[in-house]
Amino acid sequence: MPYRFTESVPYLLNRAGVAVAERFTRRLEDYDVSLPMYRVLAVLRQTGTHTLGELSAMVSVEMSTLSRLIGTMAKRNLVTRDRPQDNARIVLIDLTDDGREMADKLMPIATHFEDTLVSNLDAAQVETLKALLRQVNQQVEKL
Amino acid sequence: MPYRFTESVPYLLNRAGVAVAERFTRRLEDYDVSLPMYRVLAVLRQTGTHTLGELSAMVSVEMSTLSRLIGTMAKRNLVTRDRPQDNARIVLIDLTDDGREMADKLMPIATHFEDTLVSNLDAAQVETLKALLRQVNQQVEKL
DNA sequence: GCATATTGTTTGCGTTTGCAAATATTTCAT
DNA sequence: ATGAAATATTTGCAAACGCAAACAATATGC
Repeated sequence: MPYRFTESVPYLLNRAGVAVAERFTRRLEDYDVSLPMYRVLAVLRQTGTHTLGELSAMVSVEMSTLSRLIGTMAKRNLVTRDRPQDNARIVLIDLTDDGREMADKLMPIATHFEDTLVSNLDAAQVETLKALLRQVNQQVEKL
Repeated sequence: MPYRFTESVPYLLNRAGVAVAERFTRRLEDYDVSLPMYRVLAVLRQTGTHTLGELSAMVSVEMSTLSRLIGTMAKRNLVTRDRPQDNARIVLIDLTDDGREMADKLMPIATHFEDTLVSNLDAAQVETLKALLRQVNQQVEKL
């Protein structure tokens, strides 16, 4: 079988990713939250305090970009950045109460997206999809 | 089961997509070709002439961004833009010989990525993954 | 304990991006 | 045939981005 770009895994991933991101971004407009901001809120809500580096890896946002993003999120009182005195080179980022409130408010949108995206699949298929995506992710290391 | 952001379909899609894109971008550096440029080359190589709008939809790049990108690609003699006299509001974009040559040169990278990404899956799993990604893509309309 | 390497974050800077408005052409209704 | 609506592309502009360099703190080897 010949290689067809539009059926390649990178193409399909990008296509789906961009399409979902566009729609999600539009839905977030009412809340004055960008998609990367939402991702930060969602990760912190799920797993608590993280350093900038950890957060960067988890949300797939370049560290320099994230540094600035966290800056504006801190100004908006969505997150705090703390330099612990026992290790003053790291920055610990955490949700403020406002941040948590915002994250909670956005959850219904997220669950609606999740539900809709897989609404034509059965539970087993959904698990298969996610397992395969995780495997693709692992393979990335080998590139 | 509670909603876990880091296991959601949008998160997994984005994570995989960004990771693959980063690596691909690095691999393209030697050729002075950006990832969006590569995508344009690959689509044109696979399916021939397209209008800007069609191309925009196929490569998931915003039209205004693509307009400028095609501009620089034309300057670099990778593509041509033609306004047909029978319909002067569209722009038909096509590969030049240089563009095709470049596209051909990049194909081995693309196939290497494809092969590596799915190298731990069997043929049936690969088809399942792609079918599921296409289904997710379809569901996006319903968001 | 001191210089050096390593780790973690921020900043400078040019490029890319996306939205909205402007522009151009074609289509449609009357 | 003419004006209004629809379609297709480009441009202005401000925000976001990524790389590389700068900066800061901790860890390591001697």
